[in-house]
Amino acid sequence: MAIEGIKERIIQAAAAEFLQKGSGGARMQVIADKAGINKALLHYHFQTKQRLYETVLRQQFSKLIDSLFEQLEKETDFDTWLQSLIRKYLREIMTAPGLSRFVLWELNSGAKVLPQLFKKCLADKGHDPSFILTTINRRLQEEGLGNIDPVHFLLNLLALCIYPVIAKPILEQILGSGYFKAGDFIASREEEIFKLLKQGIYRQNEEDK
Amino acid sequence: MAIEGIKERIIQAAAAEFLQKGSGGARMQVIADKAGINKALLHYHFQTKQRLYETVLRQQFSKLIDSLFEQLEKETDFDTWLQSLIRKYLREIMTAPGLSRFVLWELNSGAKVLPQLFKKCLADKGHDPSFILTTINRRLQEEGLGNIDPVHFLLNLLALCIYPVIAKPILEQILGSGYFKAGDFIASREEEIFKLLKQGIYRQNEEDK
DNA sequence: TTCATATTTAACCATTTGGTAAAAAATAGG
DNA sequence: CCTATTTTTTACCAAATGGTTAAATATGAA
Repeated sequence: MAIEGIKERIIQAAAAEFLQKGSGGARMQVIADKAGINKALLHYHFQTKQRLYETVLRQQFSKLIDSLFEQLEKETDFDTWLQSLIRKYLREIMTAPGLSRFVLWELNSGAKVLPQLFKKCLADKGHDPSFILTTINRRLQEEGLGNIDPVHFLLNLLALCIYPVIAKPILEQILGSGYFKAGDFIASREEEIFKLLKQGIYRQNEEDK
Repeated sequence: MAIEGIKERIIQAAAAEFLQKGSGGARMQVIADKAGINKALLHYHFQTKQRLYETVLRQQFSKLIDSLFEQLEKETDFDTWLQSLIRKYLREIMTAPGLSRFVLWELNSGAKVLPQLFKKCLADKGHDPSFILTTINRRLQEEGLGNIDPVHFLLNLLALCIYPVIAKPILEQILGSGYFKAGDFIASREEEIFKLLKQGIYRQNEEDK
C-alpha cells in the first residue's frame, strides 16, 4: 500500500475515534481495526498515542479554520456576507458536531495544548488571530455601525450558530424532537440568527446616536 | 465515619473526577484517593463505576435544574425576569463550566442515557419538560409579544449565556485574554445579552404587525 | 459481655492498555 | 540476481484497570 495512503487512512480512523472518545478514552487497537491494519504498524508510523493525537487535531483544526476564514474574507455586501457566514458556520457544525463538542471538552483538562494548537494552526496559515476582529470591525464600520462592539458581535454569532447544534440531543428533551426534524430547523435557525443579529445591531446603533 | 458523610465525600470526589475526565477517562483509584478511602470501599458503597457515575450525574443535574427553574418561575416584571434569568444562567455556568462541557461531550457517544437522565430529573421534581416553553410563552404573551417564537427565544437565551463561557479558553486565543479578565466580562456580557434579546424581540414584533 | 451486622482494609485477579522486539515481507538500487 | 532499506506482522511485556475475596474492625442491640 502507498505510504501516504495508509497514513491518511490511519488519520481518518484516528479522527473518528478521538473525536468520539477523547484523547483518554480512545483506544489504539480500535484505531488500528478501523484503519484495517495492525496495532504495531500504528506505532511504526506515529510512535505514540500523543503524537497521533496531535497530528489528528492539527488536521481537524486546519480544515475548520480554512473553511471559516474563507467565508470571512468574502467581499460581498454586508447582508450577504453575514448571511453566508451564518449559513456556513451552521452547516459546518451540523456536519461535524463532534469536533466542536470535543474542543470544548478538552478545554476541561485545563491544559493549554488545544488553545495553543489552535493558535499555531492560525499562524501556520498566515492568519493573525486579530484578523478576525479586524475584519468584523471593518465590515461594521463600512456599514455605518462603528459603535457596535465587534467582540460581542463575534461572540453572539458563534454562540447562536454553534450552541443549538451541539446541544441538540438535550434540547430535544425540552422541545420535543419535532423541532429539529429535517432541514426545517436549519433554515429557520438561519433566518432567526440573521434577523436577531441585524435587528439587534440596528436598534443598538439608533439608540447610541 | 458517618455513612452519609462518606457517601457524600465519595460523590464529591467522583464528581470532580467524572466532570474532568468523562465516564471513560475517570479512574476509580483516583476517586478513592480524592475521597481519602480505599478502592474496595468505593465498590462496597456504589458497586460499579456505572452506578457511581449515574448517581453523580443525577445529583449534578438536580442542582442545576433546581437553580434554573427557580429563576424561571419568579413572577417579577418582564425586564427584571429576563435580566435575572440571564444573570443566573451566566453565573451558574461560570462557576461550573465543567458540567456544561461534560454534558455536551457525553452527547457524542450517541447514547441516550444522559438526555433520558435529564428528563427523569425534571420529572422527579414534578416539572413537565413543556413547562419551560409554556412559561416563556406566557411571559411573552403578557408582554404583548405573542408572535415571538418561544423556541428560538429559549435557544437564543441559552446559547448567548452558555457558549461564550464554556468556549472561553479558545476565544481568548482570538480575542486576547484581556477581554475575559475579572468581572468586567460577565457584567458587559449580561447587558449585551439583555439588549440583544430585547431589541431583537421588539424589532421583530413591530415588523410582524 | 456476646453475637450479629455493617464498615473498612489488604491482597489479589482477569483483562485491557500502550508499547516493543524481532522476524518476515515487500521494495528499490546496483 | 544480490543487498540494503522500508514496511508489515506475530508474539510478547509491563503497567494499569475495574472488580472480588476474605479477613479484620467497628457498631449496636440484647
